[in-house]
Amino acid sequence: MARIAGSSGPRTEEAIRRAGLALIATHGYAAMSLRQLAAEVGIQQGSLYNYFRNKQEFLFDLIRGHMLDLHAALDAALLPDGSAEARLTRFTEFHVAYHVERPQEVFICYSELRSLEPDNLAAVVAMRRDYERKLGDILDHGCATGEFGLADTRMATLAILAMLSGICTWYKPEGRLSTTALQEIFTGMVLALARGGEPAAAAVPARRRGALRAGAA
Amino acid sequence: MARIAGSSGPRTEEAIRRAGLALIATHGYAAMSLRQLAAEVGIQQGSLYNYFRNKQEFLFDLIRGHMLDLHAALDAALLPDGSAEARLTRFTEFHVAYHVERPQEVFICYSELRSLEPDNLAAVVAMRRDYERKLGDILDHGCATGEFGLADTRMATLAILAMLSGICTWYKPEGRLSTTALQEIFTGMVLALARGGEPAAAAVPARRRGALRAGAA
DNA sequence: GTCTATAATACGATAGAC
DNA sequence: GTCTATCGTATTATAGAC
Repeated sequence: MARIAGSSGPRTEEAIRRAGLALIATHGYAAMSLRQLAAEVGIQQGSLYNYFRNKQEFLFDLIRGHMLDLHAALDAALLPDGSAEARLTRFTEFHVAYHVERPQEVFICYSELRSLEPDNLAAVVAMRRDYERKLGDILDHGCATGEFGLADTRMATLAILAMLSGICTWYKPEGRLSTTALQEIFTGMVLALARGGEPAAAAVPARRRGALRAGAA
Repeated sequence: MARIAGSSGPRTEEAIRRAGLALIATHGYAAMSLRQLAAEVGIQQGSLYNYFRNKQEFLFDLIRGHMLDLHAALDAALLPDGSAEARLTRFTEFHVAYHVERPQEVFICYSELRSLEPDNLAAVVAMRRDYERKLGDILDHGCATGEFGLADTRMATLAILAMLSGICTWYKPEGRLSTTALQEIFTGMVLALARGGEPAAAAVPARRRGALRAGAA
């Protein structure tokens, strides 16, 4: 918000990045004006164009940069082999810690895909697919060895990622639970989910669709 | 997109609602212009103001209306008593079916809370809390009876809701799985998660935080 | 690299005729 | 209830001085 006049370069770039992350995470890309962003950094709106060619490029750089970080960090953290349970545990611990450390970046990577122009979107979606694949491989492996009992590994992949990514929507550093506690709790839930159990079918009388709306069908 | 000139009232209202849902779900509230909305309906932009006082009121009506529907439908679907497993099964089946039937509404209720002005947001958040409470009660009950083995029912509530709500981000009617199949798969995963299992701790050597970033700490 | 100034356009919202 | 027309403002992006 404050600024020593006439200054900087890399410092300004980092300040823009941080302010942009916060503004987009809070209000959304479309709702963030460049005047607002510039004011947050402490420069004039036109000066932003020394750091990107247009607003869309700024968003894409943020998202793409974060996806690259995420992939590199995941690859460094994952166990190359071992039991499926051990690999899934490591995946979950990584995911929780990463979401806790960088909730804004993670959130934007989900919520602002809609704001990317087609070419940019395609690039990000491809990276996202790779990421899902890494979890899917662990689940497939566990089902093959009998460690896991999943009815549908693709659905389990999406379910686990949604569950873990949800963290960045409610996590606050000052909250009740430490990162380690969150890792234990979520690892427990993810492993239980993956291990499965007796099929739940017929645990309750079949009534799969009726009474869905209050009044209508 | 087309329109018989000079016409309607309730028909226009419903058309605006439907077009607004689709536009907001696709592009987001801030990115949707009223000119765009009017064009989709086939009227002029100024005519929209016969149906709401301003853009914010339109969003709030959409979200609030849907939350009321959701609550009424859930109350009609839930089992008032029975085993925790049966109640959780019913909750999950309901949630899946509802997300499959009305993915746009559900999605907006999550993604556009940020676009609500403070008073409107407070009203919606209160309704959301009630909803979470209903799942939380089932989980608490199951833990008390020993049916479930959850380390933290609040985290489990958020995890299960995130997992189920994720459906509306990828579901397509023409997809591989029927609603019934999705209900069975997700019921199985949610029940397995709730039942828990032996604590997962120490399933893998402790390494909860190291090597999170690719290069840095 | 930052500033001021501004172009060109789009926005939400209103007024008044029909 | 819908239209046309427009007000006042905000937007992204550019040009040129320092």
